[in-house]
Amino acid sequence: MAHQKKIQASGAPDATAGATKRGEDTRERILSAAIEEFCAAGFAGASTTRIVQAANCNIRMLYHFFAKKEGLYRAALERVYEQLRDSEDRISFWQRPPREGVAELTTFTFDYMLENPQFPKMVLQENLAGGDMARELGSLYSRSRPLIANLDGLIENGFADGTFCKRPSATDLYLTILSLSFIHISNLHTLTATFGEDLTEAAFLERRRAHAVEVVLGYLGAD
Amino acid sequence: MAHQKKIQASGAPDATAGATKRGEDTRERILSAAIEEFCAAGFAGASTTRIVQAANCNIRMLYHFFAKKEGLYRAALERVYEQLRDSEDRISFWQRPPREGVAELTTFTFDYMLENPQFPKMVLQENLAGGDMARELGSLYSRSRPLIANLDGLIENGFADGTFCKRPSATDLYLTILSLSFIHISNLHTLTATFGEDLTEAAFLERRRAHAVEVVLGYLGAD
Amino acid sequence: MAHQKKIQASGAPDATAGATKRGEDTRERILSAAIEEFCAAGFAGASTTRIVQAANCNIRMLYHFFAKKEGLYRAALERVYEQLRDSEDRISFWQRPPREGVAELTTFTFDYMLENPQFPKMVLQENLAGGDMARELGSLYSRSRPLIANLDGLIENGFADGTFCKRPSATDLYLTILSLSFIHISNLHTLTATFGEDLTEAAFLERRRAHAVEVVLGYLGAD
Amino acid sequence: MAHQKKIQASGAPDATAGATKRGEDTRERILSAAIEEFCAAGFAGASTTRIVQAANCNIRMLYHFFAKKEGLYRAALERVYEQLRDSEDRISFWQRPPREGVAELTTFTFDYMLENPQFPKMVLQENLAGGDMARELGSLYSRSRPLIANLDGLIENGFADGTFCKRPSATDLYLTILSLSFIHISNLHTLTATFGEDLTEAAFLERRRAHAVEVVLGYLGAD
DNA sequence: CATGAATGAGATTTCATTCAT
DNA sequence: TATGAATGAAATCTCATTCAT
Repeated sequence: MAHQKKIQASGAPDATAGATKRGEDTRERILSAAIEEFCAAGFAGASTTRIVQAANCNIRMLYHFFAKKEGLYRAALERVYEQLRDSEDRISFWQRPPREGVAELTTFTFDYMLENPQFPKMVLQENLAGGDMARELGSLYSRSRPLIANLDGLIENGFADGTFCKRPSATDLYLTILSLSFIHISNLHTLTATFGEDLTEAAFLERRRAHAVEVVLGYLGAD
Repeated sequence: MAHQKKIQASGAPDATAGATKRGEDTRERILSAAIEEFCAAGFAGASTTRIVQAANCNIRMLYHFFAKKEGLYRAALERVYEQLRDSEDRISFWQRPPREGVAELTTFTFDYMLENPQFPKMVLQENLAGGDMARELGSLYSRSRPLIANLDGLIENGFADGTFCKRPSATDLYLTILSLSFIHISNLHTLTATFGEDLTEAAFLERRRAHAVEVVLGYLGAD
Repeated sequence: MAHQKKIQASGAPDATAGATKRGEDTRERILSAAIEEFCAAGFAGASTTRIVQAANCNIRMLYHFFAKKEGLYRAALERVYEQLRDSEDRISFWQRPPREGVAELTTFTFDYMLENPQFPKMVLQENLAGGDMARELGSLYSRSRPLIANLDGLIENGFADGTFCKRPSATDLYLTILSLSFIHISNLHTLTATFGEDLTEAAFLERRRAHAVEVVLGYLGAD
Repeated sequence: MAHQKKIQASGAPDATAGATKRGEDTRERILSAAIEEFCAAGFAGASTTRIVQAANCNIRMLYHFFAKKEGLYRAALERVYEQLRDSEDRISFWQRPPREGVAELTTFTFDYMLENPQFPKMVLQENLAGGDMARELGSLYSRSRPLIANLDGLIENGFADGTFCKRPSATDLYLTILSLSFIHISNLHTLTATFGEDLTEAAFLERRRAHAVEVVLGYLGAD
């Protein structure tokens, strides 16, 4: 990316790089404030005014860099998906034995949703808004291919060597993993009110993480 | 529903009863338009103007019946939970053999979310908004007690007679059932874009319903 | 029109009439302020804020009565045409001898543009903006039919009795009359700068009015 | 035009000349985009942003060459008048016999307005805006003197040799010629809507051009 | 000659809500 | 039960213009 070059070149910052760097800074501040706001309020509910207040800059800069509220939203949605896929790239669950690999992917996903609440929030907001932007972002599909391919390989191996006695499609299995990682985040408050139990307590989450792994492996017939 | 009782009871409809009936009608039109709007836009994003336009009545009527936007929202949220619990009351999964009972609850929940999208939508909106209203509605807790108790009984029976080899808490199991019924609704559009697969197709949903049952029973060690 | 009835009924003003009357008042104030503003600045250049300041009311009233800036503009354009046609209806040039009739229509048109500058201004603004609204207003065509028909009759009579030796279409003749009544209004400032002569002076206008009549009658061969 | 001379003179193009040429090019692109924009939107309605987008250059260039929006507007207005007077200089109507001379000036003016719509548009916009800039441009007066003088001579000659039986001032006659050339341009859209006739059709324009000549000569008593 | 960053003011429009009748 | 009139605040977005490089 452009600004990474600048960072590398910042040993001898010239005039141009200085100007650009300042711009990238502001842009980045706006974008990260925007993610917060869109998570909390969705596209329609988000306030550009609040965003620039949080980013500590003039509202005109938002339009300078992103042209429209929609452009900013697109960048925000792209960013949270990018972060998830980048993180996934850093684990190599598919290189491990089938049981362990599936368990690792499950705990990773479970923990990611917990520690990066902007992902489930942005995703839910986008879906509730009708998913128009998701449909336009080709990167959603392309960047998920490696994960699906790797998971598919793992399932094949596990089935071939008799570890698994089921052989679901990778998307089906991933959907199940995702669902078990999502529900206590997406429905946190209503479930808390319904069960009378605090779903953010460490004890609950430990138990639930273990339960998720148990469910997935139990289904695959691997425990 | 409340206003139907009134209609039945109006053995001698006088002017007042007529007025009440018309009023109830308007109230009902506003409430159902409001559910639509809150599903689509959330509390903050919803527009009282749009609601009364859809309900084909004057804005003052909204304030006449519900006092504030918040009052209308509360009524809407209460209504969708009421409908779910009413429907659950109509199945008697807990009276069946353990395997069948769990399977029935799973398919019921799966189908309910599919056929009554206003439930997951309202619930997700409420959660994204912070769940303030859910915390205030005591009915969420009280009306879920029978379900939890009945499911608990079923798990006990299944474990006692050896059908199940796991013995999770009822809330844990219900959470898993709910998650498998929710994810393809809550994340419909982003998943469609991510997988390049249409999650509303009958073929996908059939397969997915079966998968959900398989996962739950597989986990319980009952297949 | 509705508000005329109210005026008649205002001998015994009831509650409903009072409310409506206040509304009509405000509406009328907004509309007449809007005509001023649209004349001076055109549709795009006009400021709704300035309009409501001149009308001495809240900006929300503008949207209450006219929904959009465009709706207000439409009403304003319709109004100025209505006023012209209403005024034309009050002269009966077509009942006079041909020479006098044409002369009367010419001086009437000449004076109308002078005394009602909002007409030429609104019309010019609309044309410069592309005429989108004019195309939508069917009343422009329908309300001009009587004038055209009457002028046509006059030309026929004049030609039949030998007063005129030309027999142009009514639209052609009216266009010429209009052009001679328009140019010193539409191009007032640039012509003043170009000729170094003040085109608003009474002496100039007297001479010019006479010139216009002379040109029209001269062309028809009637002098 | 100024910058074409420079191109021809660049016998030995050095770096500076190249830069100047590029600069003139940009300046010219901005000016011609500005004329378009001012024609369409007037001074107040015009957007400097849109102008530089159409001119395909940075907004700072506009300020580099023209200092303010007003400076650009002045240059645009000056340019369209310059083009008209330059064109008029190329016809020598005053050297012809009176009837023919007047006819030529009429058809020339009629056709010029038709083929160079930026002239009437800019002029009308300037007038609707109050004519402040026209008052400041001394060139309007000075550059119109030759035309007026030449037309005056023609009228004198025609009256002296008995071709004309009227002897209007040159400004009066020119005003009439201009009006007949202007009305179907300035009021194009509203007249089209009013008459239900397309004023841009070749047939209409042919007839109208002939009508204009007929009116002018008819008035002068020369037909 | 050229450009990216930055700004304060003002544009239209929508918001939830209340008053008077 | 029902409605037309009215409001202040805040929404997104565009305006002409300047600074620094």
